[in-house]
Amino acid sequence: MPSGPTGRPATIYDVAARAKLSIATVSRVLQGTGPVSAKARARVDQAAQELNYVPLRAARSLAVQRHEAHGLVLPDLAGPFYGDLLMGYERWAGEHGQSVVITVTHGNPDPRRTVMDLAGRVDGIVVHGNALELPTVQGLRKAGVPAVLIAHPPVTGCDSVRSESAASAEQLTTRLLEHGRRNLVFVGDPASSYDVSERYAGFAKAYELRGLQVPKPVRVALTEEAGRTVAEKVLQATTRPPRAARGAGGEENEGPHSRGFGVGSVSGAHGAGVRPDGLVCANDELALAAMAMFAAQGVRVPGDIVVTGWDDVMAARYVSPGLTTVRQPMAELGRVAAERLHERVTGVRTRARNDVLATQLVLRDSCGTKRGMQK
Amino acid sequence: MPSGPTGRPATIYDVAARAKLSIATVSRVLQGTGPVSAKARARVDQAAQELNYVPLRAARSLAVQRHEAHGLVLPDLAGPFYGDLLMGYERWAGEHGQSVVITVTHGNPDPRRTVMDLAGRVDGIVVHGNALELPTVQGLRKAGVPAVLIAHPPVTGCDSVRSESAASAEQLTTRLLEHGRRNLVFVGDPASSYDVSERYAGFAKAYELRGLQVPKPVRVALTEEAGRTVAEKVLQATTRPPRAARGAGGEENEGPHSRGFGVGSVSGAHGAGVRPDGLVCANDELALAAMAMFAAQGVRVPGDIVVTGWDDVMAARYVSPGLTTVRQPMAELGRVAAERLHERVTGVRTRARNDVLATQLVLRDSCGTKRGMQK
DNA sequence: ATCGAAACTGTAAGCGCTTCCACTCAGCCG
DNA sequence: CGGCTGAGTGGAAGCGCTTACAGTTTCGAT
Repeated sequence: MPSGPTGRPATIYDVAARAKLSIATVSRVLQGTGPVSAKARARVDQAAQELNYVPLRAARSLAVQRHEAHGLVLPDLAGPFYGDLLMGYERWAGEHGQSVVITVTHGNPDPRRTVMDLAGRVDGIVVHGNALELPTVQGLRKAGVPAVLIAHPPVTGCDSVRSESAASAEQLTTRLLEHGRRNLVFVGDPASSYDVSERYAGFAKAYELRGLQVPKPVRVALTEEAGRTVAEKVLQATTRPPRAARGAGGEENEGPHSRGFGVGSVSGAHGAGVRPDGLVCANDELALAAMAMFAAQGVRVPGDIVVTGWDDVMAARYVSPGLTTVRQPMAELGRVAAERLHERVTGVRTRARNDVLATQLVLRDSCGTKRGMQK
Repeated sequence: MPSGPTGRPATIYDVAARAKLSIATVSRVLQGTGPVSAKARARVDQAAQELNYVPLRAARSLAVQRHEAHGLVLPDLAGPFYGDLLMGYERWAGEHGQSVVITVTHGNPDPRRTVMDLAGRVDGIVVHGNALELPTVQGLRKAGVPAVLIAHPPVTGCDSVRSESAASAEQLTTRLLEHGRRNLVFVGDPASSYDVSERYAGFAKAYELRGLQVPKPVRVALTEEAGRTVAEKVLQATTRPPRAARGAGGEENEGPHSRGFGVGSVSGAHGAGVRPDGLVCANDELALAAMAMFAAQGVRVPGDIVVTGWDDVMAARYVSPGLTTVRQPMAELGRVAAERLHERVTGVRTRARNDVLATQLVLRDSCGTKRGMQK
């Protein structure tokens, strides 16, 4: 049930006619630009009201040569992180009069096309590192579209925002090593994202600094399924469980998993047969799934093996033992990205900028070092 | 580093000039409309490529009188639900060439303004029931903007999509009653959203059908904090804990909570002093927080008290005991909403439609009825 | 009373794209 | 071989808005 006199949505002409003024004045009233008499203002407001007038943004965009909108390209929306990121982004954008158009690439058959299309309707684009291939990002730049990257190594001409990973991972790993753990295993494929590679780098550095041989990472996807698989392999990596009876919970059929992640050996740096005494997981899903498997098999955490995650999802504080993890400032990441992009769009800054936001180590019981000496 | 010859982004004129063709032909090639010779096609493609041409959507929208975009208005993005919903939505939209512009109302000082602005840049809007006041939604309709509602009672002229709540809640409650629980408490304010009111309605119906007096709901927000507060009140509602020592875990200071949710009595339908033997929580946050509090105080779940939630968040399957809950098809909700809106926008359907999607009861240990007879 | 400035308002030219319509040619039938 | 297709192309008119510029008032000051 549209409004205008013709049955179609009202335009600025309809409003002008009804207010007996020119469209220029109507525009001035509605945008608050230029001088207008109180009387004109009142007439326009009333006419607009009566006609349920909603300005067509496309026409304005065309005229002012700006969309007043940001594009946001994410790989996915599962899990709480992206939600929080989007939340932080949207909030900043809303406060600054920018709309946000979102696109998810996971499962998209032709992300490049989608993103280029997106580029035609926004003033700039924020891309999460896991969402797009580098060439596509460069394509954006060539098309003159400002771009900022989240969780991606700096690219010339683009700003970037990420959260600190390496130092936190090193700190966490060092802590475990100093509490006597020696056969730690890093779970998660460093090649899966920049963040994960940084986490592994920090993990490795902790080993190197103490003159220990750096264990190879267990290259699996960052999923619960992989977490279970890895936990199973860990259980098999040793002659027998240390205490609780293995068969207690039944064989716990593998089901459709175990498609082989190329996990091979998960026995740390010391060869097969030595059971890992800690899992440094690349995210909480892996860690939680592994812990659940351990619990089902009677392996105690942190007694027999310690486990850490990354992200601090809600479940991390409700499981028992609580999961030690690292919290990223996701909302802040979104906020900063929005701000950087806007700076680029408005041109108040032209030099590239690469922000690194601090993360926070969240100690809970799963790492076995919560209490006691810290170093 | 924009492209066009002038330093500004290339336009269709630049492409036409370079291809030595008219803009009409360029448009036909790029949109795949109308007859074009292979030669022309090739020339245009190459010119566009060389110029990094990205069509300006605003101009197209203005010309074709359509945005090819949907607006999505959500109250929030915290928690996994909205992420899944958005995911399902975006996916459908992407597959059908629609962009999605998202807006979050929580914390927005003037949602009405924001939404009307949004209305100017999309073909239709999907609104989550908790996100907007009814008058605002009706304002959309008056402005001629197709609208579909999620988790909201039907409004004339709008489509709606929601997930079934009452029957599941009744089924769940009946189950608890048939396993001998009598002092169940519904936790969560039915006034906070349509969904919650439906859940309480189902809860009440289960009582009514058995001729029992229906307990009043405990009207609290659907937050972890409220869950803790309610659990504390429950613990105080009886003379002493049934088994485990009450003081074992210390008094567990109330901290900054307990601002008084108007909780009053939480002792079920049977007056003060009778300890509730079950908490039917309106969402998982409440349930998880309550369970954590119970665990800290040595009250056993499900032995001393059963607890159920709603939503099946990830934590629900990792806590111990597992949380019995109800799963909503969030992604499907998003998908269906997108489809309904599109039908409205394209006009293939004009009759209002109200979809109700099935939910799924997820039985875990927290309700104490997982095994054993079902009826 | 007269003039100039200030305050307001209207006219009209775009913004970049789609699409109707008219036009030009080949090809081909009669 | 004239005329009739119809494929291919170009010209030009918008789509609804903003905004430079010009025009019209309205005043206060002279």
